[in-house]
Amino acid sequence: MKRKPSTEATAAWIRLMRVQSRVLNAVEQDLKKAGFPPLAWYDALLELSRAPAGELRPVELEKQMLLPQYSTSRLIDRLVDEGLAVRRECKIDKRGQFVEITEAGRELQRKMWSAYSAGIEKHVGSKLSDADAVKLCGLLDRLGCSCGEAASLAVKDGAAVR
Amino acid sequence: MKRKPSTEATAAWIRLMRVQSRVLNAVEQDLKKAGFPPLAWYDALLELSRAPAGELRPVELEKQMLLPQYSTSRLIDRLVDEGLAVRRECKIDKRGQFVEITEAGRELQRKMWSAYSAGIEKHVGSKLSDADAVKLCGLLDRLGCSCGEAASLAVKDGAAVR
DNA sequence: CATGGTTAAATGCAAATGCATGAAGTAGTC
DNA sequence: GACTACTTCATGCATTTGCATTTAACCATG
Repeated sequence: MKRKPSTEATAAWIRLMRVQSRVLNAVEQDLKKAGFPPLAWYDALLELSRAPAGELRPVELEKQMLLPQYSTSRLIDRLVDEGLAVRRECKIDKRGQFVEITEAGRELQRKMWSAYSAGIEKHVGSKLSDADAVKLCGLLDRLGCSCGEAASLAVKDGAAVR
Repeated sequence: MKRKPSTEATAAWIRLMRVQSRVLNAVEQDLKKAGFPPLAWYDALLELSRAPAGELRPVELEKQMLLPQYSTSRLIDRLVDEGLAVRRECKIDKRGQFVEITEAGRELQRKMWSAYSAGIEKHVGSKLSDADAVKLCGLLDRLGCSCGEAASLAVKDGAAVR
């Protein structure tokens, strides 16, 4: 129950950590240099914009984004502060609320996507053939822990990430 | 120069971000539950323990670990506070210093490795054949940005990560 | 050996994170 | 309906990060 990992597995782990960190950094830096907010904002805006009425319960957002609860709560604060989303009362469950994306939010999401997608292309797309990208996905998916929903993320016109 | 990424590339990016985050979290949690400090400490201790006389210049550590300068500086503070390393004067360059691992540091590194390796096995090794791990490495290495030194990380008896 | 440019490392301050807890509501059970 | 257990969300507080700046030392050049 406590066997050691093979050196191959260890090497894969190392690569996974280092490469992700590097690529993420690169993309985030590009985005920041272009004057945009952090990626997490984009992810949240995308999730909201995709949701049925442009609104979601914080709990749902939290699950989609794999963020801790308090983190989601504060992210929403910031979006609201910037006028990118609004909090709405939730009639059916008075504990809760809905977070609805605003027009400004949708616009920022679109603008960010053009910078973001350029980053993905630059730091991922251009280094991998489509076939290899597919292989990479396949291998990574096998590491997807107990979390059936990961594969459900259709890539429509943007990534939902982190 | 600003072409859009293929959906394959985008999907790979998403997987890379999500899977890494999940796996890292899982391993870090296991480690924390076992009462150990964060992974970054392990990485630093490992680098130090491998270095010629068990000592490195902060700059070098910084490069190995892909951390910002101030972050390394503070990490060293913490290691020193806990008696896991000591700062030594650097005769040849009075600006600088050496950081030397202590016996306590080496011991912690070894102890952490047994928990850490169990985590790698549990969250990576057990989900991938050795052959697939090798394939994964190969694909990830192609994303390794302008940074020739990444591949130089021999996997001796532990991962150096992040 | 003065002097302007560069590198090593630390640090003050603001913002972000993690953790634990609290307040308010829902839901099942008796 | 009263009680207990659980869910949703916010928040105070300590720690950690990120950023910009500072201090000190090196180094090349004239």
